[in-house]
Amino acid sequence: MSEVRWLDDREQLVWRGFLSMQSRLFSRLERQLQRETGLSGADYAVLVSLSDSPDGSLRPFELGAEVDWEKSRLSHHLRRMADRGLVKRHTCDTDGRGAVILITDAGREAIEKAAPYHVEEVRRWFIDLLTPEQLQTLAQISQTVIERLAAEDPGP
Amino acid sequence: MSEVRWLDDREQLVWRGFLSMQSRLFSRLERQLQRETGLSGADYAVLVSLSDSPDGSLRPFELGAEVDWEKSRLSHHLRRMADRGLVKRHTCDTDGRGAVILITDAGREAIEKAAPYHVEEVRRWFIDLLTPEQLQTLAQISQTVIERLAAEDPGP
DNA sequence: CAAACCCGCATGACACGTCAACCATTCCGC
DNA sequence: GCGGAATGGTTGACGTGTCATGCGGGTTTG
Repeated sequence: MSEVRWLDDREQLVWRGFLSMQSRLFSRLERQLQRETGLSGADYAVLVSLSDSPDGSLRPFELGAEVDWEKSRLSHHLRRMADRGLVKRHTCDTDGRGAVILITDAGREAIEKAAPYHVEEVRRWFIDLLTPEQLQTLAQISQTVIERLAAEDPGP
Repeated sequence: MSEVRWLDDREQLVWRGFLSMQSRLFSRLERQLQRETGLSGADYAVLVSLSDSPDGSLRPFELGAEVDWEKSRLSHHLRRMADRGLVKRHTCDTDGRGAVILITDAGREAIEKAAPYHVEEVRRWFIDLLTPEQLQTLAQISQTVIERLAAEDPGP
């Protein structure tokens, strides 16, 4: 076993700062979204995906691919959203195992009310604070990290 | 009410990429840390703060300031960590309301075993993938966002 | 066409985080 | 000093996320 390569001061600063920024930013956005619209970030992501779909419906595994959640998380969350009347489940005609998730009118109304508000918040606390160069760099960073994670993600 | 300033394509790309990177990265780190060391990221943060302290003990409100958690979250989490034998609670001599949290030998052992492993993972999936310029920019971004959040944080 | 395997999804148990309410102590103004 | 506010911390209820497991419908292979 080789020697541990601890983070040097500069790296620590970056990593801790990033951790702190990330946790504060998302807890802020999450809390405000919840308070003002009654939707969680998770609800929001699901409803965006569904309403982007032509007929407002998706198979759970398609939805899962878009939001990148574990299937059990998705299953639990969809049940709760169905209980709240934001989505509806149907059985799938073409696949006896599967289900189809359909956005309801209430779901559409919720996301259409929430979206403008949420975009404002994202601008206010993040996007509008950064220069085009910073945004560009952040996009590169994100892509690099995502590719690395995807590359060496052989699953369990 | 003014017109909504939706995100343009470039901004969408940045924001969605950042969201995706952030969620994938932390879920990866969290899961691996948990599997390999039995500690959650929350455990890790608490134990780092405690073991950084000269006498291995802190008041909960000091700990709360370091990890930036709500007090109820901290209270719940410290109870669970105490149940697992990672920390110990004492009553505070100098303040009848307060408590003192002390890291146990088991807690020290846990964090000392986890730290090298976790640092390797942070390097592997993040730090080592980025150029010094990218790290520099990310630090700037983090600081900008944190300052903005702190500035206009009127509390409840 | 049957056995074996895989896929899509649900479920139960449990850890976690938030909210709202609460209790006890200490601090502060008068 | 005393009444009230502020501080330090806990608790219970509830929504959420993960892990392990299960289950029935599909698909493939002999």
